[in-house]
Amino acid sequence: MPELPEVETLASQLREELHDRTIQTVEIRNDSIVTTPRESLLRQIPGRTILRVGRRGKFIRLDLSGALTLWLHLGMTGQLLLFNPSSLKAEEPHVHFKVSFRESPQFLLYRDVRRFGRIALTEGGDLALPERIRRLGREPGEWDGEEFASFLKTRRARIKSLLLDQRVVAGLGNIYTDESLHRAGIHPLRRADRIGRKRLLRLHRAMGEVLREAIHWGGSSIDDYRHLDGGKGEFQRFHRVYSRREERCLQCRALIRQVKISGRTSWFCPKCQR
DNA sequence: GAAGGCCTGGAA
DNA sequence: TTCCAGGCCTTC
Repeated sequence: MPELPEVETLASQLREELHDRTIQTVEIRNDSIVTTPRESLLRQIPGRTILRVGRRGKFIRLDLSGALTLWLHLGMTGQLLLFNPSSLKAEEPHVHFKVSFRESPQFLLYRDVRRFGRIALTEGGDLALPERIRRLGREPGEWDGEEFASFLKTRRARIKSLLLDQRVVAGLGNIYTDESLHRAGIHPLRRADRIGRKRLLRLHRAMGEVLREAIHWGGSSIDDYRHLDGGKGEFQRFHRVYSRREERCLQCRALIRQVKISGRTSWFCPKCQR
C-alpha cells in the first residue's frame, strides 16, 4: 500500500531519472485508470518536457512544459517501473500506461493489478485542480505540533479515522497511522478530543519520526510496492505493530491485537496503547 | 460521526 | 466462495 514514504521514494527516483526528459509517446491500455479522456492525454503529453517531479499526499506530480501536470495515484497495488528494453523479458501483465522518451530507449510503465490507481492530467498550474487533490489537508511536515494538538482537541472522531482522513493529514494510510499511534502510546479507537495535549504532541512527533525513517529505508514493501527499478523497500523490517499478527510488542511483550474500524484493520498493542 | 457499499482480482 | 484493501460516496 503506497503511502507517503513509498510515494516520496518513487518521486525522488523519478526526479533523478526523468528530470528534463522529453516524452515521446504515451500508450494507454486501460481507460479505467485514467480520469482524463484518453484522447486528451494522447494529444497533450507527447513532446512535453518533465520540468519538476513532486509529491502531494499520496499523489506523484509530474510538472510538464506548457503548464501541464500529470498526477499519478498508485491506489493499493500500483507500481511505476522504469525499464531498459534490453532488460525486459516478457512484458509484465497488468500494465495500463506506458511512456517512452526522446533521449533514451527506456520506458516508464504503470502497472496495477487491482486497478484502484488513477492517472490524470491538469492544465493551468494549481488553479484548476481536481476536487480530490484540492481538498487534501496539510502535509505532515506542514503541521506545527501545537496546531496539530489544538485541531485534534476539537474533534470527536476516533483518532485513527482522523489520521486516515486525507483532508486532515495528507499522505498517511493504514501502515503509518498504526505505527505512529503505537509510538505515541495512543489506542486507535480513542476519541481525539479525549487525548491529552502532551500525548497529541507526542503523536505529532511520532508521525514525523516514523515517516522520516520510512523514507530513509525506501518505504515498506509488504505485497506489491516496488521501487522504480523493481527493488523493494526495507521499512517493513522495522514495523512495530502493522501486520504483526500473533507477534508480541517489542516494548512490553504483550500480544499485538487487531480491531476493525469501519471495515479497516488497525494493529495495536493493548498494553502500550491506551 | 460511523458504517456499509463499490471498484478489482489474488489469496486463503 | 469468501475475504480483503484505499478512497470515496451514500445512508443512517
